[in-house]
Amino acid sequence: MAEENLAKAYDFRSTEQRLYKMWEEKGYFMPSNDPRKPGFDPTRKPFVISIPPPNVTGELHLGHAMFVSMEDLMIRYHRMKGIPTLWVPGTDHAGIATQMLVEKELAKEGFKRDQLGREEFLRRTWEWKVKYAGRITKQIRRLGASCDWTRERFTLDEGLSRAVREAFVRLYDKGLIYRGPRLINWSPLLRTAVSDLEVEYSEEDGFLYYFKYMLADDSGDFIPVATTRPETILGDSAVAVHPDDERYQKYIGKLVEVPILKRHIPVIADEYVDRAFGTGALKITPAHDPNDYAIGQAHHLEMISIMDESAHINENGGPYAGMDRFDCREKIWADMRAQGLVIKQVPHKLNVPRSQRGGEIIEPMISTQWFVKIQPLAGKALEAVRSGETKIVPERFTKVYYNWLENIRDWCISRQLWWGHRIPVWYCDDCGEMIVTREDPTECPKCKSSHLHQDNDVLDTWFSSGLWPFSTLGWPEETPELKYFYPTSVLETAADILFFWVARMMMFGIEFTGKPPFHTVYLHGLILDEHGQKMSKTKGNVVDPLIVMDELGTDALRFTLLVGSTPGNDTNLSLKKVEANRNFANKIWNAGRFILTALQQAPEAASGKLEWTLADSWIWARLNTLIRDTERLFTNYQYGEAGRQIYEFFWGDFADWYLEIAKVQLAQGGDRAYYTAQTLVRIMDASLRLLHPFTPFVTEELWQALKKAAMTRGFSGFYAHAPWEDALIIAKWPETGEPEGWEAQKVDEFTQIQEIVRTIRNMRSEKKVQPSRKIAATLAAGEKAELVRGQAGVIAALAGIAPSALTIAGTLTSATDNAVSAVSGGIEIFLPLAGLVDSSEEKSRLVREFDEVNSQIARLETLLGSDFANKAPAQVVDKERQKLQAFKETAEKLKGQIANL
RNA sequence: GGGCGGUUAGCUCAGUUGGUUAGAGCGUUGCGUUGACAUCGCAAAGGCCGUAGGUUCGAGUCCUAUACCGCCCA
Repeated sequence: MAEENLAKAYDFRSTEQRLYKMWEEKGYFMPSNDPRKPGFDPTRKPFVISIPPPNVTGELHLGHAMFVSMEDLMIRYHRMKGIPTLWVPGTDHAGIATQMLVEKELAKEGFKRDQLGREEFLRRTWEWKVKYAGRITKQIRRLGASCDWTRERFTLDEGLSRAVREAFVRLYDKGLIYRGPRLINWSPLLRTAVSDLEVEYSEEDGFLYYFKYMLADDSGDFIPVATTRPETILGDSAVAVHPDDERYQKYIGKLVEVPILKRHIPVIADEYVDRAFGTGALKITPAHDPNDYAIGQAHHLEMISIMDESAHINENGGPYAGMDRFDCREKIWADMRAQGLVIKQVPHKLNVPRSQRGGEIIEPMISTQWFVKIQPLAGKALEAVRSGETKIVPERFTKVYYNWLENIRDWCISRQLWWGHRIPVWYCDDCGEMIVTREDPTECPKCKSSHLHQDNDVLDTWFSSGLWPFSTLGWPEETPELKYFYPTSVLETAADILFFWVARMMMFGIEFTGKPPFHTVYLHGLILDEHGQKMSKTKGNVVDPLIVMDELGTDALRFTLLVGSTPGNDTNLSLKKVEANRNFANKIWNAGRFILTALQQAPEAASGKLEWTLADSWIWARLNTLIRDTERLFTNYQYGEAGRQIYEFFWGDFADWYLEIAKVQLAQGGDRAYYTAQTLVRIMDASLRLLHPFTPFVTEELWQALKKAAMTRGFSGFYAHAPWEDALIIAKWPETGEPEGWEAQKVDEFTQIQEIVRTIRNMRSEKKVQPSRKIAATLAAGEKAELVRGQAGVIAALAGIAPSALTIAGTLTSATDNAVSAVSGGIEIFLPLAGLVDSSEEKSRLVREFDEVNSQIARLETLLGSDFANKAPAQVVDKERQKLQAFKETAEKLKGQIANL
């Protein structure tokens, strides 16, 4: 795009897709050092991220926008540093979610998956997957994600499926996978087991039901018992009391009679029982409650399952067989009331287990499932973080990680679904042999029968996700990619899936490759609405990132997410902020436009020797400080703070001040104009480089234009002696050495000039002087006269003073009548505003100022007279002394000005 | 019950080796547009940094307690 064609405002719509295509086609997303390509250097350490795979049929939400922005930032930064960089993209088959969607679709056609059969159902699900698979990846591209799409993977593709099977068989062979009946969380809606993590507990209103457990000896005596779920009475196998409970000690060892069913069950003693809760006597239903299950095991109680897959009462429920569990709750309570067994019913807050997925109430049930014996894996995963081999950012999450892994229970990995990795286990129909193999068997190794059938279940999706960092690189094959790119570098994801995913990758990574899969885990928080509320469709406060990008641009969204967040903390997002950052993108754009025109006007070359102005030195010093600070902040994962500082530099220093001064310097023509143009290009170039990981599109677009214009005119960029790179995305990241010694003084001097300008602007504003009106000014600068004189042009231009009417003196020889006066940093400023000066008003203003300064003097004198002067570092004390000195000078001068009125 | 985070300007948030007059964006008020930008500029108002103690020459920042809000685990 030619510079004269740059639109007046940044048009992201015409830019984003074009640039993304260009980057991808040029191969910039691929690692610069690739084991599959000639010239590969295995000694160069790469930077690698595996994407948190989104649901293959999902749609983009702000969580995705967040991780993509964050990871792309990391990737672009490392790429610009010249580090071989790989970001592996891909998607997850999301077993339950996807299957639910397809079943819903089937329901519209009026049938269920069982009517279709497994094969046909899977065929349709694959169709569905193919239809929607591109959607999410396309949306991720829109965010500017510079991942290597040539390496895109899907958890159900061939290679990854092989990895899953390999992992399963290895764990099985090691004795770390077993199958058996256990108490698990059952979703009656989905008719599958779910893991502990997939259950959420919600506090809901319910009742505590008190009733009589009659002794079986016909004595008429009873033990009062309370329960929240009367229907589970049908599955009771004991009543437990605390061994020390004097109320019930006499019943221990006796039998009681289950209401309605009249079964006889024992009264047992267990210290688990809370004497203060309910009646202090607990009914035990080992097959339908996790705590009761543990007690049941300890006391070898019978496990009586009373529900079927749909949570209807089964044949063990006697008269209630076939009833829904909640209908049964009502009915059995009514029946018990009729039999005089009911004591009372009081309102009670329940902790109801609900499915994280569908929200239905989860029933604890005994079911035969596959489990991973987790202790040995968890131990190593703990050790890797304890030893520092893997670091979690922010650090406080390490405690959460420890706590979870230290108390972890075996992981139920089988799901009664069809969409997923089918468990690689076969059973011989003839001899019952169980066969666990990497390849599909054709005959039973024991009896040679060919009548085999595969286990019906599939694996939990997280089982395959746990292998993701290495399965995507070719594991179990020892591929060149695996050798070079594994372990990966940073795992960046949302804090709420620390357990689901991160911990499982740690366990599997160490188990299967011997190494933790990444050296750093970076966690970001949730994206909430602008008032800190969780976004939800029912609340109607959902922000759709696609719409935001359509309306305000990708860069604006990215910058908002990146700069608005701190590690691990939730982020409140408001469109106002995105809008403000859209404005920032436009600001960058227009600063760029100005520089391009400046370039056209500047001379082709310098004739004399190089001489920098104060402003030149100042902006350069500021830039170098910024580069150092950015580097430090990036190293500490303080991306948001880095972004804020770059923003402030660009807008507050470069655009607000340097650009305005550059106009003056350019107007001077000659070498001054030449060097100013050169400085503009260098600072702009460096700024675009620093901003690129945050706002890739506007920076690349502008950089291309800047480069073209600069090259045409023979100007160099930030790296004076290096050629301009082909694209900003692969341009070298700004680096700078330590300060050279001159910086502090230049910055200090420039700050004084800024103060003078601000003071004059302030005075003008107070006196309501039209901004366009050029006025006169007299400055009495004392020993700073030379500095101020050198900056007369700058002051005049920025403060709206007519250059010919700007007088700069050491000390004032004659009083200035009819002038508004002020003191800034020991420099006296007089604006002769005839007709606008009201001397009594002026006087009271100056007196107010004088009082303020005096109170500062008093404060500092007290401070310097205290222990502070002895104990604080000399540098700090000195700084305060200088301040005091400045205030004293100011006070002196204000006094004079007041006297003059 | 245990743990974690938050509490700073009207709103949303920064403020990571403690340095002495606390910052931004948005909003508010006033002024302003012949060339980088009204998606803008200039200026202003607005905060005893939840509360109470403590450490220190010095605390928004460190320690203890406490209140309220949110999250996680059991």
